Amino acid sequence: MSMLSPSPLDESALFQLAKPMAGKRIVVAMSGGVDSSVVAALAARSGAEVIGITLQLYDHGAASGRKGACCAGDDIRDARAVADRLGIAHYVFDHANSFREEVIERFADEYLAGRTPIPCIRCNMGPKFTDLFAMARELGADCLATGHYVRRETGPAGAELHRAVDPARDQSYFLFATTQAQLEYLRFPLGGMPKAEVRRIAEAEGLRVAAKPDSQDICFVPDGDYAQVVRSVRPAGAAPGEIVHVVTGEVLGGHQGVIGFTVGQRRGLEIGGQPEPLYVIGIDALARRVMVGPRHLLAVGAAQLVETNRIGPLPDDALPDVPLTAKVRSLAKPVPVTLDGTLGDGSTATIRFAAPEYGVAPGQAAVIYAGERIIGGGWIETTDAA
RNA sequence: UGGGGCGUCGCCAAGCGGUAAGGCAGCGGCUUUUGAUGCCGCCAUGCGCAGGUUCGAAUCCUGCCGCCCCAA
Repeated sequence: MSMLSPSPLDESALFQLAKPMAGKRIVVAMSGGVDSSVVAALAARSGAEVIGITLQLYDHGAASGRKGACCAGDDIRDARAVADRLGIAHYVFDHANSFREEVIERFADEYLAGRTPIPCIRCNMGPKFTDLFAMARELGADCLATGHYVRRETGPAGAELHRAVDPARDQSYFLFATTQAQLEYLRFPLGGMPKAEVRRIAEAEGLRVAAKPDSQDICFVPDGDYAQVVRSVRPAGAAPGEIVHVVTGEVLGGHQGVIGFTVGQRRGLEIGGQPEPLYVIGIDALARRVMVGPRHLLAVGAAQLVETNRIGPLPDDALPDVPLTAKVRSLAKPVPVTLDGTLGDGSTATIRFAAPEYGVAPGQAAVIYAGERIIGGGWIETTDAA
């Protein structure tokens, strides 16, 4: 503990806990990366009792050599070292089995069904929040803190979720399924600071992970070859099929498994001799057929969402000055939409795009914002051509 | 063994005597807690093969090879 280091940060406010912090107990989800390590450091500095928890989510062997991944091998050691450095308790729980079932196998099954899954959100929904949440509760913690770049604000109707201050770091897309109850208990101390600041704190605290590369890609995919992972879990994914022009019906080529494609994809089709680029327009998993066509056929006017979740109240219809926007892909820009149906409680809903949206893939999440606030979202089930 | 046409980068395709467009595909990079999109860059010392004409040919001539079409 560095009692001399002057702190410009108010940890009480950072963790949104009433003073004094001395009697509080904070559980920090520690992945072994810089971000959650800094959260642990900030928590420790606050004077509260801090317990770090790391979930082992998959086998070491399967991910050996993987840098910047989450919660395997080196990452667990890093988390432990940080906890030791900070003088906080640290527990590691083996959740490889549930992770394999809830995240990895589900990931593979979605691909086999011709969809494009987002394992990170399923992981957040399951192991990360549900499991950790329960553990933190059992430990009598006042809150569960994570290193996500997203802001939790307290609104008139309870906790709200807002985009991170640093738009380049914003991770709200991956948290759309957070339930209201979870959000009340969660804390995201990093949502208000830029990454550089986080690294600076890590350095100041002497954390070994200060210069650790940012994680990226899917944590359980060793070398970026996600298709290999799918095949190893579900060999049927390697069933070959045809690539067909969606308009002419002409067979333009073949493929080695429907799992290698996502709607909107352009590269990797290996179809030459065309006057213009071809994109994946749709995937017929049963027929193992990949339908391709020119870009304009990708235009989508509406998308049907399932398993929707709502966080906080819907914006007041009487105040249309806060138009709804939706992100249909983690790297996509939020675009104006209107919402039909009920958002939340797992119901279905439809979003209509003000302008045609491209590359809307079933299986991806549609996350809905009212300005900076994320009001929820759902999983894209089907789409309507624009 | 008649007549006609064609052979230029993996695919499509310009060029028609002056020293190889472009598109598609592919590769590399940027961006990024889902391999989408997008953007940037690279990608034929050689034009079926062999000769010849010419200062100079993918472009003209000759022969050969290979395709395609027409033909009772």
